[in-house]
Amino acid sequence: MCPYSGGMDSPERAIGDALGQLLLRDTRHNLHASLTAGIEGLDATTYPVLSGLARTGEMTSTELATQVGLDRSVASRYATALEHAGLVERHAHERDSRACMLTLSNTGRAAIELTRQRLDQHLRVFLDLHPPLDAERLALLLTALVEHLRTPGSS
Amino acid sequence: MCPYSGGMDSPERAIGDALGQLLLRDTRHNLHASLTAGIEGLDATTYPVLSGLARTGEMTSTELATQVGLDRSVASRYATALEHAGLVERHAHERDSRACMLTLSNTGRAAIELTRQRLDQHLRVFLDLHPPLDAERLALLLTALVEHLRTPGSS
DNA sequence: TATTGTTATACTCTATAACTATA
DNA sequence: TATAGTTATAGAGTATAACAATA
Repeated sequence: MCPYSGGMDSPERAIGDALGQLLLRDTRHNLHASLTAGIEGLDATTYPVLSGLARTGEMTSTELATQVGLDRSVASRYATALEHAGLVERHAHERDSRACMLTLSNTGRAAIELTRQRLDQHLRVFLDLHPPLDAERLALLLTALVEHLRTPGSS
Repeated sequence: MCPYSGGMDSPERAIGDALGQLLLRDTRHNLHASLTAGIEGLDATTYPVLSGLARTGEMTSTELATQVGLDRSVASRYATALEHAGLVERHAHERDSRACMLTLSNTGRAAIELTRQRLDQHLRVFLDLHPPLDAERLALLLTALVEHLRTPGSS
């Protein structure tokens, strides 16, 4: 309960407080840094870009920029860095010669798989403390919450 | 299901993907900007600081820095900005004349109360789509998850 | 005329280093 | 000698603007 709330927290108040701490820059950076530790060419900054590409599949840099919430100039520069690191490949676009398709290289897929295993392991330690039903509920609710929060004008 | 996962997502994989999107800088910035819109002297950058002070109660700037995951020089500068905006007050520390206690002013409390009502409203729209039991479960699990993620060496 | 990708540039946010004053 | 707070400076991360090439 918060010092200034003056009463029992409602579920949404408790969720809001938890979200507030979860969204701290520090929380995100530390988590991403630990997930990418020791992976050549990947760090807390470029991780969301590679992860976004892995999540959605092959796409142009402009599409990727939208996916990860960055300007296309930034997505382009990070894609170049990831390409130079051998984690991403550029291919000719089928129908638009201005654009190029971005895909994960085999190395990139291995890198993402490692970050996922690390995150899975991290979350499993947490989930082991809770009944299986709660884990599935949390997954469903958190996924829906993200969808809700990232949809403009959802409240 | 992710393009490269090759099978049904496990709960931890689904949670990890949701977390990835939730932690995007863009998600955080847009949410904080919408919560602080129109509030004099508060924006997406200073919001976590004022919110952290509200969450924990009166504290020194060094303690506040730890609370919100910033360097104490940054916390000090933001505290000064919030003080100048009339949202925060500095008081003499009881036993250490080097330090000073930070508290919310009445205006600061009103500002935080407004951001909380906005966030509550935003979350209520989401929670209305789910049974009450799920809301409480989400609150408990999300709170525990944040605790887990912010504890160094928890995996 | 609009859009893709890219580069140069500027801005925002945060950390590091150095200092003063007090413990 | 160590720590609180502050300030100056440097760095990381991102956006804006402008360009050439293609739609």
